[in-house]
Order: sequence, then structure tokens, then C-alpha cells
Amino acid sequence: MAVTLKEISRELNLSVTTVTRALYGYDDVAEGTRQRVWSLAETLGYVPDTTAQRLRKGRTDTLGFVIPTFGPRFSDPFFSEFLAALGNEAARLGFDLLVSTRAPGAEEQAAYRRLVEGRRVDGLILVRTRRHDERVQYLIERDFPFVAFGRTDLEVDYSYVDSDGEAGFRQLVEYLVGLGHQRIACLSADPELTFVAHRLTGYRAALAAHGIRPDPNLLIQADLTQRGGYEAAGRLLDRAEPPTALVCLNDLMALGAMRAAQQRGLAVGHDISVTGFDDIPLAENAHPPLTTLEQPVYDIGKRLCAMLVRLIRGESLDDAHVLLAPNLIIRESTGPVPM
Amino acid sequence: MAVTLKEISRELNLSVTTVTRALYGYDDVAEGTRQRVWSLAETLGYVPDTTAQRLRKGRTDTLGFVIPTFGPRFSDPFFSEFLAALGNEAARLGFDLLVSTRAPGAEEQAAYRRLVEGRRVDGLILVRTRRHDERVQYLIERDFPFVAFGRTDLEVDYSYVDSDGEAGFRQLVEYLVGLGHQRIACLSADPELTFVAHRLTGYRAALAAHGIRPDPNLLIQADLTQRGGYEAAGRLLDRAEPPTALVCLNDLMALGAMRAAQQRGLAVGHDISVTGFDDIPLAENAHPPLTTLEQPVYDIGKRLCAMLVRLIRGESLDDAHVLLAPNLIIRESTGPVPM
DNA sequence: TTGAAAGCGCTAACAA
DNA sequence: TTGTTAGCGCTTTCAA
Repeated sequence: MAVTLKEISRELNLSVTTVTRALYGYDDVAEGTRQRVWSLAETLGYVPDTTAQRLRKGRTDTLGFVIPTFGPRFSDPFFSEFLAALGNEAARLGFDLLVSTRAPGAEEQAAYRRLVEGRRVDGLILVRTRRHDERVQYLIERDFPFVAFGRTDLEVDYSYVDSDGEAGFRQLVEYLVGLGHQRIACLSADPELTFVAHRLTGYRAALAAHGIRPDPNLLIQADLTQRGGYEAAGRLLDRAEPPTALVCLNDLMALGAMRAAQQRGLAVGHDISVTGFDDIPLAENAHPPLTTLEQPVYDIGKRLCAMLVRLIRGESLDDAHVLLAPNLIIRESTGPVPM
Repeated sequence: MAVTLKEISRELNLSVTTVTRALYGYDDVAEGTRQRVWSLAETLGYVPDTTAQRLRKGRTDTLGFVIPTFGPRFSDPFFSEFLAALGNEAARLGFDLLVSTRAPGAEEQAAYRRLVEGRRVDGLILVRTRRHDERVQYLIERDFPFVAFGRTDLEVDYSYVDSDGEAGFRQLVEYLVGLGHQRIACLSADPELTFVAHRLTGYRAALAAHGIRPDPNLLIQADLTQRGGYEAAGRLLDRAEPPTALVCLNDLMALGAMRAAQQRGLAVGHDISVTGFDDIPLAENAHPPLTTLEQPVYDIGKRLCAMLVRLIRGESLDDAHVLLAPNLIIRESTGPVPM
């Protein structure tokens, strides 16, 4: 089917070796030969076989990314943007991107093993790290190149980029306290997720700093989706003494929470304040526009990609542990505590 | 580094041939031999080298998907869900998924060539087909296996699944006319996109069927994003004689349009009606919840994946041209025309 | 029941 | 400047 070096060499009465070298610009090939090779390769439409090159070179020039999906109706703008960053940057660096989609759990672990042990990729990008992340443990154990968006609680060293969710949430809650809020609820999620734990720490620290006793009833755990936010907010708002502010772990939850509030006739930004995290494009276009903490997802993805490629190439990283301060964006979903 | 067949065979004083056959359950291997092979493979953690298998077998067992991204802040729930479908289904069928992200244009075309001619994938999935789609043309020309979400205007035969956007828009516009709307604007997009053209046809047909003269001022072209919808709606609403209904090409645009209306003090669902297409999860959680046409993106992705694998395996398809009727979901963003 | 040999397409060390 | 040889790791004839 496809044109091979062998055919070109046969056609020109040359050895396969000479043809390769002519194509790759080695300087020990006669100019005339090179030209003949090039022109025939051109007319025949020769393109080297990637698989053969990979086998020979012992590397795949492919990066792996396993997207943690949750159920079939998976839709998180966070991941779209992150994926776009990885895709563009990987291509720029000459790498393919192999993507799997798997819900966290045994199957996810199997997917990682498949990629690593089948030598399908040269390196991996992890997201949504967990405090005791088996993926990190496994990859460290096998000494396989990887980078992660997020930290863990493991006593191991690896390369990551992360947002400083603790600082972000502290700043956010202080802003709300400054507006007079005292009953500040947190729509949290599985605290085994490192970023959840960090943000919660920031939330608690800010309350403590202002002498506000943390009310366990105001801390509720939900899915990191609109539905999760919607349901959790509903439960909080139906309490006898509802909160005046809903601090959500991410923007998606916040959008759901806003809707729950609005269904109860509350004017978001007046009767109740709602906040998110991420600054997905929807945040700005929500009604009202959402106050949130921005993290530069695209840049983070791009940066992680570049870091990973350096690791794969055995180059050193100037900064293997990057912590970025998220940026508080105040919009109209927050306001002074109602009288 | 990794364990190879050679090592196992050396260790057991067997030939490489016998080891492979023992591992793959050929019945011409002595039971004792098989057990010794299996147990050693187990302890050494043998996993076959994917690249070597690929070279030998002449196939990659990989599907390719090039996501059309538009700018860095790319975020479209449609693609998240579609990607999840592809990822899950490909894995189920024993295929890897190679993902590229590229804005339509020359670079996109290059990405396709890279995948096809470098023999990186065995088949491709296309989305957002265009009326004169160079990708389709190219793949047909090269006789390369592919399936597409969407039709084209080309006189060629290929396998696709598509939503019947024309029928959907006709039904939708008739519903609006039934509510008394006459000044129904359409927030459209590049009509070179086949699905845009189809939906527009439905829009026009419904107007014509009810003797409503199409007003060119009410047909406006924008990006398929929230921002696109927001800006286009703004321009329409600021007219001297604004429309009473905004029919948007997709949900994202509709969300933007709703916001533009709300910023102008209009109550969506009362003062103005807004509709979308897709039924992304956000549609239900919008404020007010969005009237839209649902298309089963996940199922379509799954189905396309299965079709493609059949094509790659040279099996026949019972139905290579699938047209699905979208489902009109009436929520609160639409209502009778205001007095 | 096992092994030898060939080859997928490419690259690289070495020799001529 | 070019060719020979070897081999990446695997699978599959074919022969023993």
C-alpha cells in the first residue's frame, strides 16, 4: 500500500540506507543522489511509517492523558480548555496525544497500566490529584515520566503545577466577611481530592481569622457538577436558618447553586451571594455574572506539557513545583449581606 | 528495561516462538510448557510491546479524532460529551484514541495528513462537517476509513450519523409561531457548516409555511459561542423594531443571547423567547431553563465509533446513513408573544 | 510439540 | 560517498 524506503531504493538502485540518509539531510550523501531521492520520494508521496520509526527509536513521541469522566453526560469546560492546551502544545513539540476517558477507580488504574506497561506513551499528564493518589504512587514506583496538575499528600517528589486554592479561598471568604457575611456555607466535594482539601483549609482559616465559629451544618459535600451544586444548595437554602453566602468548590457547582437560589425567589447578588472557582467562560455569561477565582487553565496545561517533554528528554526543570495564586474576580453574584 | 519475549525464552530454554504461542493460548503447546511460560511471564510482569505488535500486524488499533477548537479559551460541552463517548467506546472495542486539537484551516488539514499518511491511526472520526468538506474529499480520495458526525454537499458516499436539523428547526419555529411570534430572529453561523445550512432551511421553511415574509434583518451570523450569541442578540435587540423570539443555532449561543436580553431588562420567556440546540447540561440549569432541541450526542459518538471499527475490520454496515430526529424540549425560556 | 527463519519498516554502526 | 549487516520486539509460516 504505502510507499516504503525499499521501493524508493529499488527504483533508484540505491541501498535503503542511502535513501534514509538522503532524506534526513546527512552530509555524507552526494548532492545528485540526494536530489534524485528527494524528487522520487516527493512524486511517490513517501511518508515514513511512524510505527517502524517508533520501534526502531524506542520511543513513541506520544503523551498520554486520562480524563476523569463522571457518568456519560460528562461536560466540564475545565477539561475542554485543558485538553486544547495539551493538544496544541503537544503538537507544537512534535508529540501525539493519546486520550483515555475513565471514571476514577479500578478501570482508571488499568488504563494507566495499559499505557505505561504497553509502552504506548512516553509520558503522562495527571489531573485532579488525590491526597493518596495511587496513580502518582504507581508512576513513581515505575519511574515513569509524568507531571500533574495538583499536589498530593504523599511523601514523594514529582513535578507539578497547582493553583494555590488555600490562599484563593482565604481571600474569597475574607472578601465575603468584609461584606458582612457570617453564615457562609461551603459547597464542598470529596476531600480526598487534594484541591478540595486545600480550598477547605483556606475557607476554615478565613473564618477562624475573623472569629467565626465554623458551623458543620454549613459544610456540605456534593458532586463537582451543576446538579451537585443545585441539590446541595437546595438543601442548604431550605434550612430554618439558611446561609447568606454559598462558596462553591467550582464554577459548575456555583451555576447550579445560583439556579437553586433563583428557583426559591432569591436574587443572587442581593438576597444571597454565590461564588465559584475556575472562571470558565460561562461564569462571565451567567446571570448574574459569577464572582469567582480564576485559574489560568490553558497556561497551566501548556506549561505542564512543556515540563513533561523536558522530563522525557531527560532535561532538567528549572521549576518543578509551581504554585500559582488564583485571581479573585468580583462580579455581580456577590454583594453585601441582606439586612 | 521492559521484559521481552526473548528474555522469557532464554530463561526457560525455549524458543521465542513457543513462548508467544503459549501466551496466546495456541493449542499446540504442551500444558506443562504453557504453565511454565505463564508463571514466569507473570512474575517478570511481561506485557507485550505495543509498537512491535503494531509493526508486525500492520495496524495501530488506534482511532483518530481532530477536535476543531476555536481560540485558546475553547470550551464546548458538546465536545466534552462526544469525546467521552469516543473514549469509552474505543476502549471497549480495544482501540486507543489519538486526539488532536486544531482550528479549521490549513493546519487542520496538515493534522489529518499526518495521521493518515504517517499511518498513526486506522480510522478517523470527523465532526462539524462542511458543505464542501476537504477532509471528506481527501479521505475518500485516499480510501481511508472514516465516519462523520454530519453530512456534506459533496457527491460522495461515506458513513455518517447526523441530526435532522432541518426537521428540528421547522418544528421549533412552528412552535414559536403557534405562540404568536412573527418577528422570529435567527442567530445563525457560518452557513458553510452543513448543520447550519440545514437548520436554516428548516427555519425558512417554517416561516414560509405560515406566510411569514423572511426579514433579512432578522437573520444574523455569529460565532457558535456564548460571546457570539451575546453580541448578535445585543445588535438585534437594539434595533428599532426588535424581534420577539431569538432562535439560536446552539445552546451556547442561546445562553449568551439570554444574557444580552436580561441585561436589557427583558424577562426571558415573557418579554422575549430564546431557544437553542443540543440540550447541553447547562441548558436545563440556565435561568430560566432553556427550550431547546436535544440531540443524543453521547449515543451518536458511541455509534460512530462502533461504525468506524466495523469499517476498519472490513465488515459491512447495516446502516451507513443515520438521520436522527432531534427532540424538542420545551422549558421556560419560551412563551407567548408579549402583547 | 517445538524451533528456525523470515520479515514488518526503519535506523545506525561499521566497512568498503 | 555508498552498501552491508544487524536489530528494535513481535508474529507467522514452514520444517523438524
